[in-house]
Amino acid sequence: MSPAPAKPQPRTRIQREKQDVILEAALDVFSVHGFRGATIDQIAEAAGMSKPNLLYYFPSKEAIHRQLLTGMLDLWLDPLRELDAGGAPIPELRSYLRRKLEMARDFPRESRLFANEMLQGAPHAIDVLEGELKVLVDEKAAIITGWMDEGKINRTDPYHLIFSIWATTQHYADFDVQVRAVLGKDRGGDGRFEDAARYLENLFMDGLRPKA
Amino acid sequence: MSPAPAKPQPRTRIQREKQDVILEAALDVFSVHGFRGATIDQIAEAAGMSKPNLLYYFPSKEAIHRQLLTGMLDLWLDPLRELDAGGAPIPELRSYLRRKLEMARDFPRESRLFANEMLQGAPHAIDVLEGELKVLVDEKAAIITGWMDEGKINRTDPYHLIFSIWATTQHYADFDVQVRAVLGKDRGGDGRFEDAARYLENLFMDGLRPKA
DNA sequence: GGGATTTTTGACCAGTTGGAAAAATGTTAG
DNA sequence: CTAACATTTTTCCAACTGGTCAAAAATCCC
Repeated sequence: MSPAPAKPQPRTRIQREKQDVILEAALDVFSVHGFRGATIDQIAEAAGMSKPNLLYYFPSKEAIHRQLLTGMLDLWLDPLRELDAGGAPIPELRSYLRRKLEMARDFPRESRLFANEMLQGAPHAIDVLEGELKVLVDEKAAIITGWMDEGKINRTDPYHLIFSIWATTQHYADFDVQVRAVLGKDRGGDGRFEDAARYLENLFMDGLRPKA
Repeated sequence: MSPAPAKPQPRTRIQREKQDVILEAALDVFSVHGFRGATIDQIAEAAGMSKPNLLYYFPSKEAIHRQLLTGMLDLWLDPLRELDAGGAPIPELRSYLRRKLEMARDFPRESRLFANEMLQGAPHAIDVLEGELKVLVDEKAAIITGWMDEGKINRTDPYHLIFSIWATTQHYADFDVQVRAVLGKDRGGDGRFEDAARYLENLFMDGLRPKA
């Protein structure tokens, strides 16, 4: 009599595996072309299966995209969640910056998926932005403001501080082509992330103006 | 006998006008949905004309996109071109930052069009990136390095400095939804660009760490 | 092995897409 | 007015789109 749950979790091992393959392929395609620009055929081919076969595992293109987006928003906010009010301000912020840059390095497709969603006005994620995300940022901004009150870091706008950390780090994933093109063959290699880390740390710590 | 030029410039007044209307509409659509995600029908409707009528003024969807992209890359690089080796370093950089932020405020669609192109791996702009853009950045990076040699600004990586200015300013155009959502109704209004300007100036000048 | 179940395939469909052709409608100069 | 020209609309098309369905094939379980 148990009314087998509508369609929550995959039951067989093979289902879980195939769904992973599909999500992986979909991430490749969505992150480059965005939702509208991606086609099920493209995803199916990238996943090595036929379109109807893919649609056996996911009910629709939107369902794939939704799962990809929500599953990834969590991962995306982890570094910010770890920002600890109890830690020392400068090391905490330095560490946040570093972790965020590592995410751009290790999960560039996720970053681009998110960027695509933002460019389109966040039609599928606006609720999370105005809900969970805003709450989290409000909370962390308060922590940062506390640090400023204690004189541990220079007084400035904590929201825009967070924005600038997002912007500078994600830039290395979202605008990777441009970064590589400008740095050229010699400097555009794997070392660019270490250079970026060093530079960004300098910037956020001391800025450009020499101390008087 | 003059072999009327293939199809370079619009000749009649009305052609130029309609082409402008089309480009304007296309910018709306392409900047949100990217090249693949945009349709001629969408653009035609936004331009207030039928699809075949639109195709009377442009030979193809790609032609519209190409013209939009190249026409805009020029505008986009203007602020960097103005960076003057003869000026005082700190005011020059401050001014570059400000101009770049104004562009994000006044031309958000252009910024998103560019961002979309980058996310897709710059299929239509890679030549410009590796050519003109790289040359320009190399030149300006050399100027900045010179300023560092003179001790006028802190020594750091000039390329990543330019990247971080691009990233932080364009963020306010490309991720506008997110910025508004996080700032909320009260702070997400028109004032956000002035707040951003103030914050970014602080950041780039002095960073976060209090002077010893 | 054999029946039940899960997975895969091939054929198909209605709607959309980029674009072509051609006819119909202005517009304008003489 | 009218012929030349510019513009717009109507009609059409082949390819692609997201998605369905029934049948075939593979797998699983006893």
